[in-house]
Amino acid sequence: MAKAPTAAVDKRRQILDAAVRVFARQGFHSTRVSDIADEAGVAYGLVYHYFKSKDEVLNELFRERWSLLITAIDEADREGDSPRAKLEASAGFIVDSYRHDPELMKVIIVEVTRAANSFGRTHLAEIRRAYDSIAKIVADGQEAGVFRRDIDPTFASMAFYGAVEQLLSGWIFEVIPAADSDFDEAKALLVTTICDGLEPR
Amino acid sequence: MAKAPTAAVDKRRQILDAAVRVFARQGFHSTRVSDIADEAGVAYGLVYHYFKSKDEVLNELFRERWSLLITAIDEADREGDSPRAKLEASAGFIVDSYRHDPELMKVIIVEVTRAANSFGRTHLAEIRRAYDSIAKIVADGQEAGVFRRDIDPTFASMAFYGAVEQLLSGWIFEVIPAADSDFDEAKALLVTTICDGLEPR
DNA sequence: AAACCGATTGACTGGTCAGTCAACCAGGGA
DNA sequence: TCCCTGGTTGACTGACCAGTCAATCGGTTT
Repeated sequence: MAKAPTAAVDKRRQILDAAVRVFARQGFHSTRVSDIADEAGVAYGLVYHYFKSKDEVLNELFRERWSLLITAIDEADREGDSPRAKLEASAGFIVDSYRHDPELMKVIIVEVTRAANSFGRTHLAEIRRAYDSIAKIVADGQEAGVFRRDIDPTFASMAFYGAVEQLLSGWIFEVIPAADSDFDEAKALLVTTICDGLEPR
Repeated sequence: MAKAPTAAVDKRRQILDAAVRVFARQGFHSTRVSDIADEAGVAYGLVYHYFKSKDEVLNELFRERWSLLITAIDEADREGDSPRAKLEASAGFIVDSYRHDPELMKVIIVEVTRAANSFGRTHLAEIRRAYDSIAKIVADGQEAGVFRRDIDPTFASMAFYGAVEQLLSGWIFEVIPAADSDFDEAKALLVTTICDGLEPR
């Protein structure tokens, strides 16, 4: 009784971690459940002991990570000094998530966030939560007179989030370099671009 | 001989147009080749008379549209007055493409541009062409002293394109309103945001 | 009218997998 | 010692579907 639950949790985790690797490598659609089991070093059937279906494995991965993201943005909102700092903290969290675990972020973005026909629709409400939190930061900034008022906050949040995600996509696709310095630079440039704009002041 | 080729072309077109509708409705992965044939009102086998595979149907749709996009951006670059106007024309073309044929743009974005594990990889080179053209507009703007020089053009182009695509995604997902006025507003706000920034001048 | 040929049809096949299930194993309690 | 329970195994099945192909159709040429 003292070790059984631990072992169970370990196997479940083992399966989730293996799934990240395989999904990242082959994509969700072309990974077989047997690929996950093999990668995790467990029997095929065990995947179904812990998860209702192959979909449910991805759902779980998404939920785990996305809830952290939502929390981080809300925290940035609560604790940031300026709207600009709040945006920087939010973008920073996402960039750092990628830096820390690129495979997981790749899976989440490619298979969920950007998959409008499948998992994207399933998790639409949770994804919107993130947009909404960013929109709130912008709206508060406008109220405080720090941001111009002629740009709709929802629109601004989409543009900002879109820019962030496109950067990650660039790293994922390997069309832009992804060294440590690039990540730090990206965080700064993202906020500079959105807050200050391309034209000189 | 006078009508046969025309009829052939018509059937081919009929199949492509039907595919757009079905892909947009159900997504590429959950549409059966028989769905396309049914929607087009032709026999199953005829799809394979005109296309090597189901993939090839989507490839063709993408190529047709994306080449127009590349052309439009390059033309905007050649004929635009200011870098800002060039960016506005580029974003405008994409937004108008969506306004004119939302189903086709949905398919292209969801199934190709954002599908890093499947068609996105296949068409990576063509997709990059678009990024590169935008990056060139930014770089020229910097050279002319109209854009600040401390933001990497490649980075700026990713942010800009990401913002555009995220907007389209918002319309596709129906998380933001998509009336005619919204499209026009979006074009203007996109450029304002990227060029002027969120902070007041 | 007969041969020809490309367009068109749709039944069929081969291969692929997600999910099921009956059996097995380990270790804790009676 | 012998159940009992819950984790663990992997062979198996039923459904699904992309792509094939032999047959048919309709118009053109000789």
